[in-house]
Amino acid sequence: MTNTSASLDEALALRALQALESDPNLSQRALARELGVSLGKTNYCLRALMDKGLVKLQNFQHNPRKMRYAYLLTPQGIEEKTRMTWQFLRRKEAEYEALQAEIAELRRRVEADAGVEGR
Amino acid sequence: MTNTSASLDEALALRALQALESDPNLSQRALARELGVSLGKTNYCLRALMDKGLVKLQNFQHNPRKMRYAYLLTPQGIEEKTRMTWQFLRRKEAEYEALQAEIAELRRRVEADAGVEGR
DNA sequence: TGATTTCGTTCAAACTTTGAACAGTCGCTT
DNA sequence: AAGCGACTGTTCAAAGTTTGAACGAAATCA
Repeated sequence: MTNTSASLDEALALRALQALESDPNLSQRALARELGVSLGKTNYCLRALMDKGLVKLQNFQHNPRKMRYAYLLTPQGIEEKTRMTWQFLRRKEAEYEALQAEIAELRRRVEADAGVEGR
Repeated sequence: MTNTSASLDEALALRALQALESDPNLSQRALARELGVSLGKTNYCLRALMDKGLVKLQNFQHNPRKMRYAYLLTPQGIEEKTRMTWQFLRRKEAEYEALQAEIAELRRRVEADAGVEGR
């Protein structure tokens, strides 16, 4: 609801960057599981991150006993991750205040109902 | 993501009940605007509430200078609204705590990045 | 050497949401 | 009365989104 149509889900992208930074050897399936979305969506998100140059595919040709790919954050990727983290911090703080207000409002309603209905 | 497929959006339903309780004369369009969703979805939600007996259509046949319908909460509707409000209060309090943790985590990340990157 | 597992990719199908279009009704004005 | 404009609820094709089964390639196992 917050996003502009067929574009990348920013919150998802940030979580992907965080997950990949802490473990670049995650497969798309493992990443999908961690993010709680489908394989197809994860693939789409990852592709977008690579297109933007935030993640690079490391393909060590014939490295023994290693997984096929590693999804490494580029320097830009790290920078962007930081920027997004700040942005989310700001947003979350706003949500935090909104939630406080919402909780207060819910309490008010509960009490009002109790008064009217004699609970 | 939290819902079981083609069913009713509970959060939306609660907000609809709240809005209609405070003004039963809202048209579906006005309600849609207030809820921030499309007319079609509002119609669907409203129909579900009526099917469940939480909202009743008051159709005063030829009442002069009045809008065609009023969407009145039934006693069950009011009861259900209270139940849902409690439920949401509980959920929101949990979210509140989760947000606190998330904000702390974001702060931690920001500081960690600053340390690594010399910001 | 198969057989098995895991990989990324694809894309038809399912699901969700939208809002233009339609038919009906009311209050006006002509 | 008849026409008009503004409003009503309903419908549903189209657009948007998400899913995960299916596929071929590659690594690993037996």
